[in-house]
Amino acid sequence: MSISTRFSVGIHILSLLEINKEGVNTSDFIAKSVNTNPALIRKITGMLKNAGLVNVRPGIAGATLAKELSDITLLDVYHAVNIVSDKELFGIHENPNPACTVGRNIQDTIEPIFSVAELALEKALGVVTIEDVVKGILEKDKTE
Amino acid sequence: MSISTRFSVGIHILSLLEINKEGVNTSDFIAKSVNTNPALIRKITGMLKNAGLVNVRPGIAGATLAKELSDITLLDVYHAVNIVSDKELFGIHENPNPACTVGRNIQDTIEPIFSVAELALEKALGVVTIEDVVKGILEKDKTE
DNA sequence: TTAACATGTAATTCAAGTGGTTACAAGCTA
DNA sequence: TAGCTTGTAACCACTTGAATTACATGTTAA
Repeated sequence: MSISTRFSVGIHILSLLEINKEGVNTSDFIAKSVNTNPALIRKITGMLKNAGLVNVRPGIAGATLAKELSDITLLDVYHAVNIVSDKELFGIHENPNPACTVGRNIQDTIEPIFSVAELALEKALGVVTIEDVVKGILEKDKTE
Repeated sequence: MSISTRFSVGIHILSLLEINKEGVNTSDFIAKSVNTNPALIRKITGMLKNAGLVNVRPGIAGATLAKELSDITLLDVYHAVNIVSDKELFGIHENPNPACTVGRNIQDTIEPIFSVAELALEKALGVVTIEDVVKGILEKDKTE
């Protein structure tokens, strides 16, 4: 299966907070832009808050960015909204047969390989910031 | 969620075919090493067959490698057992609001970014072969 | 020509994750 | 206090994964 759309929605939210920073970004307003419902937005916004990426408080309308645009990488967002912890991108079959040479050593052999691949993915996400995304959005909007 | 364990099981199967190449690798035998059931092994073996990685025929006991060990990369296995096609590692939220600057451009903006990340992952898998894995398994087995 | 065994595959079950939705408690402000 | 907000919990429908069962099909050897 794919990586949850929470990731792309999280990026959407952060970009919107910047582009609409003059306005009040309630969960209802954000939900209309994303085209989903406010409860889901509040859930994801809560995750972004836990990661220190946004400011949002009960009763007070609107979320705001908690860090500089250029200080938020997609990797930050990825970690913020991904419930699964690190080193779990690849599912490894459990309990192979220890009586078999392959079964006995397969896990220890492929885990570091999977780690390298996962780190390559994360590195690629780590070099892109929300600022880059916002620039991309504004750039595309101009040329259309 | 994670990438299916079919991937690690596929690697397991191919490694076993090499290490036990003197024996007859029936789905039942392989299932015992992986610690699952023969039907699942046959399903995955079928995928590996469709990708041209193994030889296996109805009625004839045992699967064999269809290519040189060093000619099979983990990326080949990844593609063989992954039902989802390329460019689908990251789920992108559908139908954002076209009346919003962000909604109108977010998809086109992040898709190429996701592609770069996905390609980084695939590149990391592409440089490791089953031969490397087999060597790793035998190496680890020696030192324990 | 069967009997025994292998693969191929469909169908079923169970569990887990995802996203959508409703509902409501708790907090804030005019 | 009224009316808004956020924070959550509780469902639901849907999809996928993996395990399992069952059986049709193919092969081989007695």
